[in-house]
Formats: sequence, C-alpha cells, structure tokens
Amino acid sequence: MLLATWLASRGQCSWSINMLEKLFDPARREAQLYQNWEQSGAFTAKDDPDAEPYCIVIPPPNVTGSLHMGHALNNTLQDVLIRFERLRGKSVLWQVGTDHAGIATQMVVERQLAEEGNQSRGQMGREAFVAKVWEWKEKSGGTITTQLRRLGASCDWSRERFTLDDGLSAAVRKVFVEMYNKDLIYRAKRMVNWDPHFQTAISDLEVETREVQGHFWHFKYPLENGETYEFPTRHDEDGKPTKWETRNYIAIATTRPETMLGDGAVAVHPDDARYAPIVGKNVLLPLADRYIPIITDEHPDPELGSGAVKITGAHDTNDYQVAMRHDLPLHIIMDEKACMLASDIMPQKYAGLDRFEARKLVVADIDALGLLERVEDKVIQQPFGDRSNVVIEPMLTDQWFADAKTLAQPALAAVKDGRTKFTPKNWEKTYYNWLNDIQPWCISRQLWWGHRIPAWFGPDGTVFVEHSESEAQAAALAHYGEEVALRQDEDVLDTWFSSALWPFSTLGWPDETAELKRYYPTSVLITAFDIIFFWVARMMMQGLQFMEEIPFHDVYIHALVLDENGQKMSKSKGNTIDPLEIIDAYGADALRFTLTSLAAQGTNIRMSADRAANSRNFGTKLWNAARFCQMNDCVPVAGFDPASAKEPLNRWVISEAASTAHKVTEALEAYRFNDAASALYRFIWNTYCDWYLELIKPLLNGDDEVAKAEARAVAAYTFDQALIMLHPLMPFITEELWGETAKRDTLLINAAWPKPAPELVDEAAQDEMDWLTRLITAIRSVRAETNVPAGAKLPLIVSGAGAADQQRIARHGGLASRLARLSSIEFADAAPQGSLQTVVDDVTYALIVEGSMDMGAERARLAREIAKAQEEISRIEKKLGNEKFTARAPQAVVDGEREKMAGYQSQKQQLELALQRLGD
RNA sequence: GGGCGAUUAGCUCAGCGGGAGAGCGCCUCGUUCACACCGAGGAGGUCACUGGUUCAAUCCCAGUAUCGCCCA
Repeated sequence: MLLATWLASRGQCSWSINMLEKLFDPARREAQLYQNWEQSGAFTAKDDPDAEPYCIVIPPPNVTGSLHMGHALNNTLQDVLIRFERLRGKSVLWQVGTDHAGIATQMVVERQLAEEGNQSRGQMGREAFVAKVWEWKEKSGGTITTQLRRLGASCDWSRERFTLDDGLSAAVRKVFVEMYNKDLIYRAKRMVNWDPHFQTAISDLEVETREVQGHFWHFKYPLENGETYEFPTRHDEDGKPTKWETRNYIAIATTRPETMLGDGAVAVHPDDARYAPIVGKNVLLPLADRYIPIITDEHPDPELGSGAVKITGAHDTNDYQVAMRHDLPLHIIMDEKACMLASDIMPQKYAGLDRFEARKLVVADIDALGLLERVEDKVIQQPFGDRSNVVIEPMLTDQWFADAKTLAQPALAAVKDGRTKFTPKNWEKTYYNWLNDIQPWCISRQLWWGHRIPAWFGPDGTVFVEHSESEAQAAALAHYGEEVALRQDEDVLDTWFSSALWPFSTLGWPDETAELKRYYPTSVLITAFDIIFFWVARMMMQGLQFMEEIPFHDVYIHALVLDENGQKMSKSKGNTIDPLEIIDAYGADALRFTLTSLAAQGTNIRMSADRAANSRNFGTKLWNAARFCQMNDCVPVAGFDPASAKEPLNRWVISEAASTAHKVTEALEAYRFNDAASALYRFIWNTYCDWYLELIKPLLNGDDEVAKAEARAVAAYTFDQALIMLHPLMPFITEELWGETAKRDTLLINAAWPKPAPELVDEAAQDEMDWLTRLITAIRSVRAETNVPAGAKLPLIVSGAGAADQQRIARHGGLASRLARLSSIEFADAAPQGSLQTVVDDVTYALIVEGSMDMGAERARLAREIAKAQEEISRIEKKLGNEKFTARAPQAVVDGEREKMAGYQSQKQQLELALQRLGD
C-alpha cells in the first residue's frame, strides 16, 4: 500500500490537529503499528543491487515452542540489528522459520491423542500418525510466530520456512546422499544413549548428566572351583602389604547391579599386584550361573573401590571399549523399554522386569547368596534425557552416524583463521574444545516425525542410499539384476541434522537462487552459548561442506536470562517470567529496551518487572518530550540544515545528537547493545529533556522570532534524530511518534540513519553549555543545601569574572536566571558579606538572601567544599611530587595534572574567601 | 579432574592503566503552563584478599578465598 493511502486510511491522520494523549498506550497501538509495517512491505528484503546485503537467519524456534525470556532476548537483539541496518539502507533479510523438533512434537501430539481418547500412535500406524502431527502443526504450530510479532520482530514472513518443507526436505536428502557417498555418513552398531521413554537414540548433547544420591553395591564373584588367593588388607607407609587374608572371590562394585546379568568379564589394572595371582582365572557370575574371565585392562582405576570392575560390554560406554579390546561377548540384556530381555543368558525370573525392578531383585538375590559385601551411599553421575527426564541407558544398537571428526576440521580452521569471529571472543575456546574432542554424531532417531532416512534395504540387507524410492529401485535393479522388494529405513534424522543446513537451505539451496547468492554467507548469527555445540558448530560443518564457505561472518553469543535472584528460569522451579506478561503490563518497547540495556557482553541477565517499569518510564519521558514539542510548534522544517544553527544552545544539542549517533552506531556495530541503550537513554533523558528543553523554554516564550524559529527547528530536528536512533530498540512508540508529530514521506522503519557528521560537533558550544549547566547546578545546590525556599528568586552577584566569563554570563544570564531562580545578575569586585557563595571556574557567584539565612548550614557546606578541594590538591601534589612521574609519564598527562592542580587551588582559595566573608 | 566467568554504592549491574559511574532503593525539597511513569538537591564505595609489573593499578600478571556455569 502506498504510504499516502495508508496515512489517509488511518482513522487518526491527525498529526496537525490533535494533541497527543497524555500517555502512549501500547496495548491499544502495538498490533496496529506492526500491521502497518508488515503491510507496507518494510519487512521484505529489498531487491536493490546497490544496497549492501545484510542477513540474519533466525535460530529456528521449535514449532511446539512458546515465547520465553530467552527467545525474547535473542529475537530482540536480532531485531535491533535488523532495524539498525535497514535504517542504514542495507538490503536486509531476516530469514524466519521454525524447526520440526522431532521428539518434542511427537510427544505433544501423543499426549494430545491420549487426552482426547484417540487411538495411540502404535494403534493408528505411521502414516496416520504423521498426518495427525501435520494437522496439529497447521492448527497449533504457529504460536511462537504470533508471539514474535508481538515482540515487534521485523522478520520477512513472506519467506518463512519450516524444516519439513519440501525444499528443505530435498536439501536434507541431498546432503544425506552426498555425505553417504563420501563416507561421511555410515551405518554401524555402536553404543548410543538410549532414551527408554521415547524409545529412541539421542545424541550426547541431549543427555544431561546430573549428580544424584545413589548407591555403590559391592558384590563378590566367587572364583571357579573354589580357588583361593591371598589378598592384602593392610599396607605400611611405603605401600607394602603387611597383612593378608585368604579370599575365594573377587570384589566388584557397581551403581547399576542389574547390568551384572550381562557381564562378559571382570577387569583389573595390569599393574595391580593384588590381583596378579588370579588374572586369567574364571569367576562364577552369580545368578546368571555363567563363568567369566578375569582380564587386565588399563581402564580400571586401582584406587577406586576394589580396583576390579565388571565389564558389561553392551550396556556401558567404557565397558564397550574394554570389550572391543578383548573381544568379549556383548550380551544385550534390555529391550527398547529398558526391560530385561528374555534370552539364553537371561535367568527366567528377571525376564520382562523393568530395569529398576530387576535391580532390586538382583540385589536381594545376591544378598540371599551371601555375596553382597556391602552397600555404600554414593553421589553418582547419572545421565538423564533432557526432554524425557528419565535415566538414559547406554545401549548397543544399529544407527546412522556422521563422521563429525572429519567435518570438524574445516569448521575449526574457519574460526582459527578468523573467517568467522565469535563475540565475545572467549567462546571460541569452547568451540575449539568441543570440536577437537568430537565424537561420531548419531543422526538416526527411532521416531516417526522428521525426515525419514533415504536408505532402502534389499532382501539381503544391502543398503541403497538414494534421493527417492524410484532411484533406490533403479540402483537395486542394477545391483541384483532384477526387481526386488525394498524396505525403507524406519528411522528419521535428528532434527539438528536439518537445522545444520538452515543458513543455506532456507535461502533455496540446492537451487542456485538469487537469495543464496546475495545473502550467503549471512552477516551474523545470534544465539545463546548453550547452542554452540548443537547448532553453531554443525552449521559451520555443513556450510563449509556444501557451500564451501562459512555460514556467517560473526557469531554473537548472548547471555542467559535469569530471574531476579540469579536463578536459571525453569518451569519446574516456577520462577519463569513470561515475556508476554511484561509486554501486556509495560509494552513490547519496555521489554526490548530492558533486555537490550542488560545485554552486556559476558554476563548473564537478571530480569525483573521493575526494570521493565523503568524502561516504560523512559518511553513515557520521550512521549512527553514529544508533547512539549507539539505544544510549542516544534515541527520538522523541510530542508533544515543543522550546520546552519547559530545559537550555542542549539549548536550544542545538535552536537550532542551527532556524537550520540556516533556512539550508538559504534556500539551496535560492535554488538555492545547495552552501550547503545545507555547512550540513547542519556541523550534523550539527561541531555534533551533535562537540559535542552528546559533551556529553550525562555526562547520559545520570548519575543525573538528568529531565535524562536531556530529553537523550534532544532528541537524538532534533534527529536527526529532521537526517534530514528531509538527505533531499533523501541520500535513501536518511536513509530507512533514519528507518525503523530509530523507529516512524513515514509514510515520511521524506513527512515535514514544519521550519517557520520563530525562537522556538527562543536566543541566551543559544548564547553559553553557545559559551563552553563555546571553554573546552574552549583547555584541550585547551594540553594537546596542552605534551605532557601524553592520558589524564592534571589539576586546574583558575580565577582572575579574575566572578559570571557562576562560575555558568557551576558549571553546566558537569562537562562541561568530562569533555571536557577535568580531575580537579577550584577557584577561586583567582591562578593557581599553574608551572602551564599559558590565557585565555578574561578568565578565567585553570590546569592543575596533576604532576612536571616542559615549561617550554620552555609558554613558547613563551604567547609565541605573546601575539604573536597583540599583532598584533590593533596592527591595531585603527591603525584607531581614524584620525580619519576614527571619524568616518565606522558607530557600531556603531567600538564593535565598541573592544570587540575591550579584549578583546585584557586577554587579552594575562593571558597576560603567566601567562608571569611560569611563573617562570624 | 579440565575449562570459562564473576567478586565495584543497600540491591541489580556498567566501566577499565592517569579525577569511582548508572538504574532502582534511601533522605530533603517541590505539583509554575511536556512529564509524579515527574523535577531539583543529597547521602552512600579500603572497586573480594595477598603479592607483583608500572612513574601510575578497580583495570595488567600471579596466587588465595567465595560463588556460578560448561565439559569429563
């Protein structure tokens, strides 16, 4: 829609007629403002070949997700950068979308089916279930994208992608096939983390190791044929055994007793002399009634427990390594639900029992045999599924793996040689550590929701990895020389497998689209540290593999959002702060500004509603400044050139705006979000509202039409500058004010960011206004501290002023009078007796109070001031007295100190005089 | 066990080799024509500790203590 049409169609095309309301009402206006942006086409990437491209791909939220504080921070920061670069005129693409979240989504839909009393997943079968999930996705999958809109996220919704879209699915298949053909993907029987609840393998990263209170059960495994050996029970200081006992068993300890049913050996360290006599002999595995050997291996730690460990090759990662080294049998003793699996080696009584039931029974039975030596309480490290929250079981299963080690090498190199940079830089170390120590990546999942693995098996188990079933059939025909029935692998791929392709698959790969050409590599990836391994590293691997180019130039790692007590927010703790509640209460701008100003590099963020209220107040301050401008006809003047301003006051605020623009630009370019926020806060609140608007009031109410016109133009110009610069952080209120304060050619979202303008920085004007504000502050301070009634207007006598100061006073006396409540200003040789005095830059300013003044308070105040000056003098004296300092410090620093010294000395002198003049 | 980070005002946190800062809270004063979601003024800090480097250390280095996170 054309802007003019749009402006006309708004019910409130009233900028020149209606006063602004007293407060901005986010709840009433945000949705409309958002819609205006979206409908104006501002979110869609410009097709301007001259514009520099700028692209961010969103970390795709789970399709099941709803907006939490982490999302709010993550997307606020992205939107800040996106809006900033859009204002700078770049061709901006914020690529948005969601991922299918295999386990999470399947879980949600299964739960829903159960609640609605439907058939279960198993009953309805794969095809019907997947159809149900799609149904769910269409109906409920868009929650988070709606919520992102409420946050103000200006992403390109026209390009929204989903990891299971046709295009992205084709990309996944192509990647899988190519990696398989390059031996970067293979199928193997290996130890994986098995989640008995979801009944699927999960990756190492989806396992959370927690310390829990557990037990260490010490069992005795009797030696075969009743053999015995001498086991040392006491040692002297040198570690030589001094006492022995005769044993007919070997003691082992375990935290998972039920696994003993699958033991293949007992291992001791080769250097462990205690067991040397029995190495190579067999022990009877109790309950199972099997004999297993005692072997030596480097794995057992002689210091730990008895020094002997049971080896369950198929159910423990370390034991698996030992078993492989010694060719031990791998007895699989559990099924996919982690129930004891009936087999030749499984005693009947345990078959079918849940692992924890089996554990109790095994312990009881061992005890009954007199083979339970003792039970020790022990804090153990236990693996849990991060989604299922059940204990993960290491299991030996057939899975597909990606050769992460090979993929990692280019990914490491790209960061080492600086093609991709992390901010803050220290995260690079984390990235290196993980990639250097990377394990094969298990990419198959025993789920139905996801990208089904494009592998088909022939009757004899030969595998054909192809893009489609027909291609697999063709390959099979070539292989067998006849048509055969093929069976597709049942498994789907890890969701992260498709997410790893996100930066290029969303841009159209494998097609060579214009977007891919223009926006890849993307500019920056913004994410939290907990996703470096899951996602950042994998995107690096796959981007370098398939695009032969890094996926992003920068990676900005932001903090976690904690609650106000510094605790990680979690639903189970009940300490979550819902970003939508903050938006409801204070507006999206307030939430965004709060998060941005707290987003300092390298530290976590503590979020509380108080902070949001403060940000809301900041918005209100801006709003009221706009009302003030409106009331005083401060409207933008077409073609106004800020360099043409004459009044020092105006030149000063223009100067401040320019240097704020410089600061904010630098801060955002360096991802120093909090610095950008504080520079804006300072400029708008402290400079513009507290001083500039106050200072122009006399002008606006005066008769000098030329001065008035300049003040109006400058007030409007600098206010516009503030709106533009604040827009990335607080888009709604700034856009509203932009539209309400003047007739505009464009929406604020498409306005032009201030260009660097060093010529607008006027140091003389800055000095002069700095002096004026210090003078006003000094007089106010004297008045307040000596309890002068707030409303009283006092005469001011200036003494000791040179020509320059006299001129300044002549220029700005009126302003000072108004802001410091003076009735008159006169010059004199000395301050009158019994007046209130203050010193600014060697000049004494005396206030004449009528009647009796609070002499005690004034004396105390002057004494305090003098003491303060003396403190400074002493400090600098000490410094200047140090010959090494004057000899070695840079001349400018030494000169600076001398100057300061002189200043403090003369100030102190003046103050002492003032104290004298006060009389007794 | 390995790695990373933190320790600055009552609270939450910036800063970072040459004069200790912000917001909130607190105290005093103030509703005159943008704003009480406000204005003016003020109090409050051996910048965790111990050493070292330096003319100069809150800042750099080493160690100690406490706390937090990640990995095994």
